[in-house]
Amino acid sequence: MRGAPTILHLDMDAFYASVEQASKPSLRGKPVVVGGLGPRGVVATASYEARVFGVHSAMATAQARRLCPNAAYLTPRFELYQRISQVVMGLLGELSPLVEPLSLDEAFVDLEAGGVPASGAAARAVGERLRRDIEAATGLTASVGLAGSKMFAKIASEEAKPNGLMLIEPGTELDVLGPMSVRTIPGVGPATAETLRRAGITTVTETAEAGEDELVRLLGKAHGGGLYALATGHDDRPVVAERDAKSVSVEDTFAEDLTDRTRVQLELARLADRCVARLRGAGRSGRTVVIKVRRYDFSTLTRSETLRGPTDDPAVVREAAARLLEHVDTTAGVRLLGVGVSGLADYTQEDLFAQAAAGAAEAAAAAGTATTAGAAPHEPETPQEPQTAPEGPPRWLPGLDVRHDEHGAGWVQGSGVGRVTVRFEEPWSAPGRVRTFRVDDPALHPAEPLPLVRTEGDQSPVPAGPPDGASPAAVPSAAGGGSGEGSSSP
DNA sequence: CGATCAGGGCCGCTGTAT
DNA sequence: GTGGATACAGCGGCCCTG
Repeated sequence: MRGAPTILHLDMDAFYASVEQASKPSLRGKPVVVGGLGPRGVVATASYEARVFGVHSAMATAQARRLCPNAAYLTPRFELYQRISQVVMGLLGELSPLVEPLSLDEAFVDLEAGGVPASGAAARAVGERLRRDIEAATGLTASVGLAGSKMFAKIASEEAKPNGLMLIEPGTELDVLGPMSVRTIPGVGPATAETLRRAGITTVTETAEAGEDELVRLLGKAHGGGLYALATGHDDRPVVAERDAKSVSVEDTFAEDLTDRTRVQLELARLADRCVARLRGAGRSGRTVVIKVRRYDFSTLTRSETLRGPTDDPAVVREAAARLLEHVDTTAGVRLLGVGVSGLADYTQEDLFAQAAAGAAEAAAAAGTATTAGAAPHEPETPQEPQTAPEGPPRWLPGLDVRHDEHGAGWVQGSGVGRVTVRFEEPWSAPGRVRTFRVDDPALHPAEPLPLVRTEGDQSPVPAGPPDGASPAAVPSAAGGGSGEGSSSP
């Protein structure tokens, strides 16, 4: 706990939904829901206009549609969010070398390490300037919390939302926190809150009054002890930059449960390949292979196997995954499969362990115990990218960017029965017009997202297209359409 | 000297959280 | 009508070692 509020927590407001509204002028001021659109999708982010209807993240998209049928439902454009996140994180990096990203839209910054004077006034000035800089660079609003510890900085940004800044002066923390729900404390989720509630504890003050021994008894040593420290305002966790990943995993929920065992095996192998591709992309290798199976009734299990040494060989991971699956009953249907690798080594030490494995295989051949790494020598260096996305016809998912040879840049508003509806507008244009095409219209192409903020002489990198002169509203000034309100509903 | 036992470390798995 | 990715604590089991 510091004597000055020099820990900053940044949180972008309704990040994905705000990006979509910034990209799509016709959606500004309207309810927007970003998330999985399939029958089993969940909401990633709802705009504030949608939250009024009770829509919130982690809710099933189907339920959101019932609560708010008039919202725009959009598939996430992660690459764009990532790009914008990099810009924001870059601005944070100018404040201090100590930046700890928590997700694409959230981070801690240690201002003390950045040489900001240890005063509330200085910290507040930095926070306000940061918010202005972020808005200038991305067109998006963010909220900032400032305090003498991580927990209070995070609570402050939460309270400041949306588009605000809150500073908690050291010494006054418990005045703010005491009456609040124990759920306010980061790390206290539904399960912990329920345990505490059964013991008659609901507020932070009650948590502190319960005492450390009681909390440890209820929640276990680490969790109970940690919670007691936080509830009494003690938090000395440092801001830590750049933590190395300790595992890599991929998983897929299927639109319909898989029942065919062969299909389950095939999907598992695909996931293994995708997982290894990412592992290799990061220049890492790992020792423990994990599979995850969620069955029709949502019961979930994981099975893992630790190899004798790290691997990044797709064949090895595939085979380990297949072996693990053998012990799992899938006859009643599988809704999700996942493959992960943990126990990561810093570097790919394939050669070292290929040797070890070869030696072991030799020994095992005699003993007949064909274990794990014995599989390695089978496939000498698989050619990478066995089957990436089998290039089919473009999928016109709502929210995705398109270009039309004649009408220019736009985005998919919806599709069905052989038609796709496109709204032609750009981040800096007025709300645009809607047109409908056949899904196989040769003039219609998938496109890259446009940047939200137009920089000087920016010919945004449109992938394969000639610079199109037909862009309807090439307004040179950034002027966000102030009069673009009453765009007609779909 | 062999049997036994405690403790440490690794492994496998689940639950919780963000 | 419950996504995807990751981290971590806790616990039980197993095996080695002293």
